[in-house]
Amino acid sequence: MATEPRLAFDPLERAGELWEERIGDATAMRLATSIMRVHQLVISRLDAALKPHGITFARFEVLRLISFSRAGRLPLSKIGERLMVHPTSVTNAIDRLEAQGLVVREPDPKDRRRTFASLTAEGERVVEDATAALMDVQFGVAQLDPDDQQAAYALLRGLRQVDFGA
Amino acid sequence: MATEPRLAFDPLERAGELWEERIGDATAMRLATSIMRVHQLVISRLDAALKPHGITFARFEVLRLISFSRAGRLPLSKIGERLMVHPTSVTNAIDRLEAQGLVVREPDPKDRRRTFASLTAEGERVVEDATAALMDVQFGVAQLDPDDQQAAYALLRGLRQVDFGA
DNA sequence: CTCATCTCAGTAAAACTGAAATAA
DNA sequence: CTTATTTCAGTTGTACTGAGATGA
Repeated sequence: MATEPRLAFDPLERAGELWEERIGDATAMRLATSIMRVHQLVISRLDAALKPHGITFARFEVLRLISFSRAGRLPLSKIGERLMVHPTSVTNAIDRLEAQGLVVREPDPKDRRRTFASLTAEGERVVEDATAALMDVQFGVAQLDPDDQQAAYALLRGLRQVDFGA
Repeated sequence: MATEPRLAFDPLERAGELWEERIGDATAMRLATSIMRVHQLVISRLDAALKPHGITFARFEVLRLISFSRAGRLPLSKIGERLMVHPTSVTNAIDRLEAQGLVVREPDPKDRRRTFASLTAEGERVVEDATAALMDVQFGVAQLDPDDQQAAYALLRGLRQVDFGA
C-alpha cells in the first residue's frame, strides 16, 4: 500500500511550498495532487474492506447498481452509462463477476443486440455483505465528520460539471 | 475517456437518492464515489495536457521533484518517500524516464547501495514545458474558483491524516 | 548479523484503442 | 443505409508481491 513511512511532515504541503518558492501560486496544483493522494488512500481502504468478499470497489458498484434496478437486471449499456465507464470495461467487469458466479447474462428477447445482467442468489448475498463492510469503514472517509463530508462533496461537485447539464 | 454521454441528470446524485431510499444515510458513500469520479476526470485532463510532451502526470511528478532538489538529483528511495509510491514503482518510472532520455541514473559513491536520478538537458526542457501546459489547464480544477480550490484542499487534507503525524 | 537500497520477475485490475459481429 | 450494442484482441500505465543482489 506504500502508506507506512509516515514522515514528520506532510509531503504535499512541502511540495506546495517549493512550488510557491520556485514557480508561483500553488493553489490549483495543491488541490490536484491532493485529489490524487486522497483517491489512492480511499480506494485502498475500500478495496481492503471488500477483499474478504472477493470483489473490488469497481465491481461492487456494478453489483449495487443492478440490485437497485426495478426489474432486477440492467442492459450492459445502461451500466456503463450510469457508472460512466467505457463499454469494454463493462464487458470485462461482467465477465469477471459472471466467472465468480455473482451475475448472469441473459439476452433481451425484445432487442437482440442487448444483454441483461442480473444478480445470482450468491451475488445478492455478496452485495449485502459488502455494503455492510463498506458502511463499517464509513466508505473510507471516516476522518471527516458528516458536515465536512457533505461540504467536500458539494465542492467537488463543481469539478464534475461535465457529468450533468451544467 | 468515457465522458461523452452527458446525461440529463447527475448519475452520482441519482445513486445517492437510491441509496437513501433503499439503505440509509448516503453522506459518506456520496463523498467516496465523488472522489473516484473527480480523480478520473482530473487525471484524464492532466494526462491529456501532458500527452504532447510525452509524459504522464505520475512521471511529471518525478521530474518536478528532481528539478526542485538542491543538488539537482535525488536517490530513488527519497523519490518514493516524497511521492508516497512503492519502491518498485519508482524503479519502473525511472526506467521509463531514462529510456525516454529525460533522466539519468548515477551511482552514489558514498553509499553504493544508492542510485541518484538527475535530469538531462532534455528532461529540464520537458519539465518546464509540461509545467506551463499544466498551468494552462489550471491543473484540471479550473471549474472551481481559487477560494473553493483552497477550501476543497483543506477539507480533503483531513482524509490524509496518515500522511503526517496527526 | 541486521537492515537499507534497488532491481527483477511475475501478477493483477482497470482503462484504453481499433475492429468486428449482430441486429435494430 | 446508418446507428446501437456488445465483444474481441491487444496495449498501456500503474501497483502490487516475493525474492534476490548488493552493501552499509
